[in-house]
Amino acid sequence: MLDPKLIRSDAQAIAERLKIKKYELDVAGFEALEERRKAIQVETETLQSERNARSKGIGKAKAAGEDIAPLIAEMDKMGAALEEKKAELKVLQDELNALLSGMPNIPDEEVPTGNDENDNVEVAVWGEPTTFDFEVKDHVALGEGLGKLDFETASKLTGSRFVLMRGALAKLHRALAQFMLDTHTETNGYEELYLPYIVNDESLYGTGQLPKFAEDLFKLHADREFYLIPTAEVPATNIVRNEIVEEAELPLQFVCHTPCFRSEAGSYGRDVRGMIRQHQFDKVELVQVVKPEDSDAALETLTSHAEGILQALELPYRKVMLCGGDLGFSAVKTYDLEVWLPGQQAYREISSCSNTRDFQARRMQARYRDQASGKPALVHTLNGSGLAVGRTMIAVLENYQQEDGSIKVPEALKSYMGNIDVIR
RNA sequence: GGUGAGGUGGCCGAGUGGUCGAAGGCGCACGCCUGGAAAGUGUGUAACGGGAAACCGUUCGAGGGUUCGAAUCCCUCCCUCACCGCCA
Repeated sequence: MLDPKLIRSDAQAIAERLKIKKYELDVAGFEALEERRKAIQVETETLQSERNARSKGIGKAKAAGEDIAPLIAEMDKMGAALEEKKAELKVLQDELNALLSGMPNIPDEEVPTGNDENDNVEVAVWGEPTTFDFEVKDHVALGEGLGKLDFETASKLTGSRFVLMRGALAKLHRALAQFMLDTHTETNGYEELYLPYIVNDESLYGTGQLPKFAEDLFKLHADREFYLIPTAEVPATNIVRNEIVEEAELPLQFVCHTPCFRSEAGSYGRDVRGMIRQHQFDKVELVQVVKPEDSDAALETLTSHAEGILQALELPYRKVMLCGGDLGFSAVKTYDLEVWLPGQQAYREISSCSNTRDFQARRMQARYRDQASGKPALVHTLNGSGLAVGRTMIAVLENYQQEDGSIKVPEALKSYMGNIDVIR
């Protein structure tokens, strides 16, 4: 959530900045609503103040042994008037809250304008697209050729956009997650977490998936508002929800490997082939909770941690800065890492690293105690994939393929793969 | 799943209808004391919203209700702890 004070002070300027993100703020409407809210709030609070004063007076009178009946009679009308104002105020506040909680974060000054992923700006390229002296296959052909990637059976078990992995590919998938976790904990200083895969609606509100993006989520059929996590960012970031963290404890650096569940509503025609876009996929997620002055630098290091995995696996990739139109709801700035996929002759997203500054923190009321002032202040939160495990496996299959359809095992993974050299 | 006990400030903990945003303690901050420290001692110390400020309002797990007035009474839900049952 944006700082309401900021919007009140200059709604027009905020509206301009949000246009970069394709969000149209009705400035006049907002200001009218806000003006009414303020007026009603003042009236309500005046009534409340009077009621409190009089009630206190009744208490005193009673303690002094006076007759309080006439005083109570005097209060008769007040109650009704107050209730009315309160109800009126609540309607306005709900309306404002709905508006506020649906407003995206303001992009950083550096973020380029643009409509979609085609307008993202390449900031770095690592490695060269892998070349082959034979005709390359995509991961579907490779995986099915090995008899270890089975989409048909998965669709029997569940439906489309699921996959069944077998044998060495199931192991490769596990090895990748293992390798990522070990790297982030042992060399990058993250604390490993095991987290719930089901979260409540408050957590999803905290990180910004709700109320606006409910259709992207799998909701459980339960008495409570429970959802499958669309990313470990949700539980990992919400650890600090409604907490005041001591300044000395920052930064918090969490890493965890979880499945992620996304309904992929609205992407029916996209990436229907293979396991690029699934309803269930594994991801190793990095989350950092930092002091405000550290968050810009933290985005760079967090992104470099994700890049480190690609480099260790010797997978060619490029780093792009998302343009305004492609930027997520909560983010002020996002780097996507796109790995080279020979089967598609294209770079495809494998990691997304974002700084949300205080946007999620405000929704979550996640704060730290500032030593200098002694006052609580909002933390900044960041998250990034380090990396998407399924897509990393696709990249390994396609970049390490051999003419006979077998897959070389990347050097960094050998110890995790029982020291075999090739998957066949 | 059953039974019982609880959820109060950064933490512990008192408070069962009225000068309670809340005793006391810990912690923390600043001072006194000291060569310096510990101990001792004094003062201060919740968050959020509105406001330039004075000040006003809200908040005692969450949401409803009763009342002139609710931390305190009633209802629903959530969570924690203990014991029993069941289970990986």
